[in-house]
Amino acid sequence: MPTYTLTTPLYYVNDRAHLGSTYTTLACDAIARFQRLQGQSVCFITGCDEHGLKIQRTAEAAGLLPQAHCDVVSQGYRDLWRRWQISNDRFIRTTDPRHRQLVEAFFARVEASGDVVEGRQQGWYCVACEEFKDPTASDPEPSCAIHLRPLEWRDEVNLFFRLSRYQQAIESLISRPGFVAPASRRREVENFVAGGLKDFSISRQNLPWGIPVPGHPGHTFYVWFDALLGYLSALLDPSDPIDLDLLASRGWPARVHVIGKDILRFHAVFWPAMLLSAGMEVPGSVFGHGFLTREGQKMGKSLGNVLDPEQLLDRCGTDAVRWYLLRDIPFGEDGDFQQQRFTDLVNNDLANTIGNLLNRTSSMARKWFAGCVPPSPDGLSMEHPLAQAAERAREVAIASLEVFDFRRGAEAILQLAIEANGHLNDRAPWKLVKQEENRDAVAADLYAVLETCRLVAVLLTPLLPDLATRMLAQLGLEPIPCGASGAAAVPPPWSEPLLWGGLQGGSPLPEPVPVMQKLELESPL
RNA sequence: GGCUCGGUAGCUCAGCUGGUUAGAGCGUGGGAUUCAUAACCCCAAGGUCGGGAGUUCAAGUCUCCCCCGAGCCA
Repeated sequence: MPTYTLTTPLYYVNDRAHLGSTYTTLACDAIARFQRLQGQSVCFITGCDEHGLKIQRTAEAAGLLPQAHCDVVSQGYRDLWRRWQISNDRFIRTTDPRHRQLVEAFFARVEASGDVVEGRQQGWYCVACEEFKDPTASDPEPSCAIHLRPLEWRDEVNLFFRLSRYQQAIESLISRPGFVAPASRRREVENFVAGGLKDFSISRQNLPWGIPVPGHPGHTFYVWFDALLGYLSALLDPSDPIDLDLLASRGWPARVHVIGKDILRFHAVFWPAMLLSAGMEVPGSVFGHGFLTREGQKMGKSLGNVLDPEQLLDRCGTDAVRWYLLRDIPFGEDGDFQQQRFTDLVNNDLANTIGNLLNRTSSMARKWFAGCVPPSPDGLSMEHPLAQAAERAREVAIASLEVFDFRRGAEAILQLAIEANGHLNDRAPWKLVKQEENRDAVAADLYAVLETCRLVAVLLTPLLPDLATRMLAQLGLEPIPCGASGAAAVPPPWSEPLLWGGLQGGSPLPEPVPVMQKLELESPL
């Protein structure tokens, strides 16, 4: 069975993680967990991109050696992802010595294909972008439009990758349905490619903090060339030799690179061409998601309105943020983080609709059935309206998660909980229970709702692993494993736990404790 | 300045190839209920679809121009 490989971008260690990288990573985590539950062997890759002049200068400014700086920042990412319960299987750093060997091997192939040529490049250079710019000639002091910083004049001979040779190949690649996703992003790439692909430089001179280009003294690899290759380095087992041919059996090609829409071009155009040049397979698709604003405004240091993921986690917890981002923002579109809406949705959906459903049902069952799950009715019926509702929710949730439509998936699961609440109100077991002859009916009702709660928890597992675990514990059940699988073990698929009737009648129910606290944010985030 | 994408109820969004009184959730107001985390359930009020012009028997849904937001490029 082919491995389902997916990646986040390798985050640049110039700064700490921000909400955007957290968003990407959370989404990937949901995909990875979902695919594991579907029985796939998954390799979920994230990591850090650590080379380049900008890093070197940032480190110098902090009085650190570049490597020391990278160690600190990349460890910060690792720690943060662990706290967010990110289930990445690999964490690659581009300063890993093995990565350097892989870059060398890859470059050798590209060079052997005749795709590396020398070219002179002179012009104004933005260190922050690590790119040559084309400022208006009249400007006496050219500056970068993005970073608003002065440009530096460079005149150097660099190595170029002959991207122009891949015009045809890239055109046919991006015309492949689904390669650029969502579809609304495709035209942008098409136009860029249609404009004619130009060779791009893959090396810099006088850049100590980078990987030296073999056979070309004085040259180091351009950060993007080196960073993209991290996706390959990450796939090799630590005990593997550095052998590009091995990658096909280690999970290459990736099924999807999940990225922010700003770096679509690198992933959908440059990267596939590099791979083709090296005689390797191209990724299955490149998904460019949208950007987050905050209360309608762009987040940025200048506005002082950045949301720090660390703080968000401390104050609100992983479930709340995961739910809000995945449930409310259509993945692929831009989204706006609004505190009021965030708390409204979390409190309503998670605490009131889902949490309270479990709480009220468990408490009735315990009260009237000796602290246990009521006996399941004899002919455990798939005709039961909640069994049917669960079936629908399962189908929609799975179909949605398969195509990264977290929003639709989350809504389907929520809908199931709403139907269970409605069922309780219709049946009113608290009235029925007053007549002894209704005992079986009450048992059947409560069993069905508890079973629905179980299924809500199971379906929630890829999105909110933590809440799902607490819910299952409340039902006296073990969590459904879907974390990083390590070397070999693929967890059992969730098809079994998703069957109606999994809850054992007569099994003890722990004392109910609210599984989801309401958010009560005194002050703005 | 060029290229993409978006601008639908207070808020987040659905509205396929143009066709009955434009939908959902949240928020708001009212009702019902007591098993439960003042929770759950039911009902209601709210939009003429960014602005303008046009095509059409008919436009939120097509064309053009303008305005606003996000990203890329310059």
